[in-house]
Amino acid sequence: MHAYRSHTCADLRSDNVGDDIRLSGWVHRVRDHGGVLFIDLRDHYGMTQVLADSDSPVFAELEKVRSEWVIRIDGTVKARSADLVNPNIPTGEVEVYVRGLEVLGKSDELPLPVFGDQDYPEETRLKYRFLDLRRQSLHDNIILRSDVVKSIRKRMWDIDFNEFQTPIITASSPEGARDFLVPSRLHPGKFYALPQAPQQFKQLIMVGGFDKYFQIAPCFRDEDPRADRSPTDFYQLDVEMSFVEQEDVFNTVQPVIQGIFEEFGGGRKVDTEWVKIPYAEALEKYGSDKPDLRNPIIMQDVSEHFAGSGFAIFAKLLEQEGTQVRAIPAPTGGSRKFCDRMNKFAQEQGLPGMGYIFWRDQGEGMEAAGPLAKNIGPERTEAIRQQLGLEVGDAAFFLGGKPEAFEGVAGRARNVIGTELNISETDTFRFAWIVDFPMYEKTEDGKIDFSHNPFSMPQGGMEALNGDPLKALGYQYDLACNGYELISGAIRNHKPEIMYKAFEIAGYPNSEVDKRFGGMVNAFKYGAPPHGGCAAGIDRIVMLLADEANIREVIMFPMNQRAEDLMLGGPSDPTNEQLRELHLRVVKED
RNA sequence: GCGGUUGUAGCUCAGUUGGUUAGAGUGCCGGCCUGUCACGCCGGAGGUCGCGGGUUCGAGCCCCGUCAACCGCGCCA
Repeated sequence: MHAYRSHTCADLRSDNVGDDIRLSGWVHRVRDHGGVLFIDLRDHYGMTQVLADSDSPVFAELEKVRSEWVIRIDGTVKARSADLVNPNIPTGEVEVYVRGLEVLGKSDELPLPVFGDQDYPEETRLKYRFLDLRRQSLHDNIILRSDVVKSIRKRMWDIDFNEFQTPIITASSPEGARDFLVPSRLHPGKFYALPQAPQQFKQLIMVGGFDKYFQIAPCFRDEDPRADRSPTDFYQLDVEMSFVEQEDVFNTVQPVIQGIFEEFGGGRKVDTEWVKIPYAEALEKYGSDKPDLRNPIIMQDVSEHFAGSGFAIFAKLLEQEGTQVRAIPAPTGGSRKFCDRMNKFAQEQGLPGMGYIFWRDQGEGMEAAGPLAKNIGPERTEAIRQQLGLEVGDAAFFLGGKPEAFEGVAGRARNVIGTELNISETDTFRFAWIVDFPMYEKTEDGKIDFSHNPFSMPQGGMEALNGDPLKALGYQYDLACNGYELISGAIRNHKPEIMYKAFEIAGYPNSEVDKRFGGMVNAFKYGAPPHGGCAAGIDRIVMLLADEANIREVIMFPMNQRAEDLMLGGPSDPTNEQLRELHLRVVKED
């Protein structure tokens, strides 16, 4: 007999009755009745009830085992009588009468019970991640992740993509997020960096003459975390293709992603028509470049109704260049209580507030209520109602100023309104390609900087860069799903002269481009194919499929909110020896 | 860096207007129990109320400061 098991804890059925078997696993739950003792024995595969009574040679020993001890038992499979079958577990028709016992691993008192599905503080869960991983929900999430990755690989291989590995220790690439630096022992004072993404490598793979590349790639960025953003590292399905246009990338990627959501979505509806929304339109209608399209609310420009109106704040505002008043319609939101709550939300988000109008009927026909309605008068109020298509019981909120100043809050307010009013779809995955991202944006100090990926090809090529750079769009796209950015990608700029020009506009002379991206730009001088691709966030995809709001629920060993590994204790102090070898000295802050 | 929420037993939580010895469930320890599957019953141990200061006759509760966790903003080519 095998040293540890003849079956797993999910194997035994009524066919096995009478068999002498061996099981190993964790003690999930003990029920001690004095004369008879039941244990639910658990392993990765499932659960089996084992029992002993005072006739068993190991009864006394078995009475001593506690939750989460690892034990091996020998015993005989017995059928349960009809009234004792447990229909909740697949092995519920049988149980194992224990004759032999070996304790393989004892457990101290648990800081985190494995049994049950109660919530526990994340600090405890992260410190004892190995216990948390034993629990059903996290265990299931991690298996889901494995299955998703397996399916992604299969789907990519099936359409003739090759999977290549790229370096993990590499050169710092100064654009973008903060790098994690790795000191070089052989080169005193110099540093490697962990790749924020295999961006330059995958482009060089195309220049290297390979045609279709993908990789499940770890990415390292030293940025502050969010609920949907893992600090330190995360994984992307990294994809790059040669001789393609934007539409080719979409047509390649959609079946893969859609297929994954259909395969693992658990019956939730999956969009098959992926709309394309220009970046500017996304911001105008949804206040976000990653709109949640399950939410039916579409914001509209209502400036004309406030220009020269009796509501002085907006009227005056609209006299300034580049300002606008935008409405967020809120169907069924027509109560003062709700409107006040949303107004408070806007204030908490740092705006002066959000004006509102709501329409009610107190027995004398439709009436517009709220401070704004009084100020602008019935005609303008009615015109707004008609433009927004609202009825009695509905409301609308208004934000004024420069769009870039209020759009963020407007987008978040749209989400909150959709959720609170329960008008957003559930059990659906809604996708949209956000296209036509601008190449550049104005920074706070008035300079022009890349608004997104500096490597994307400007629409219109060199000609576009000779005009107003702030009007130049890139072949740069994101995939938004249910309010999350799932994919980001671009058709790349493979022409050195356009590359130099693009960087020149952002204030980088040729010499600087050569210094920072010399490796890649140099490669483009030796016959670079037109190419493009994208990268999909694996963690976020699994998070959506697992219906989790927090990305740490789908990562095996995540960092906490301060990028600390509570289980193994990172980051930690280096030894003097390590520092000496690396030619480093730590400067203590006061 | 900034804002919000939270912090009471190993764990999950309650704790009223500031008032005697801070409670419950669960886990742990001991006892009883031969059909449970969230087993049941009896008993016991277990507390720096995050930390520091203040107000008060008296603080888990009020005030100030501070630390930590999470959520958000900034940040995220």
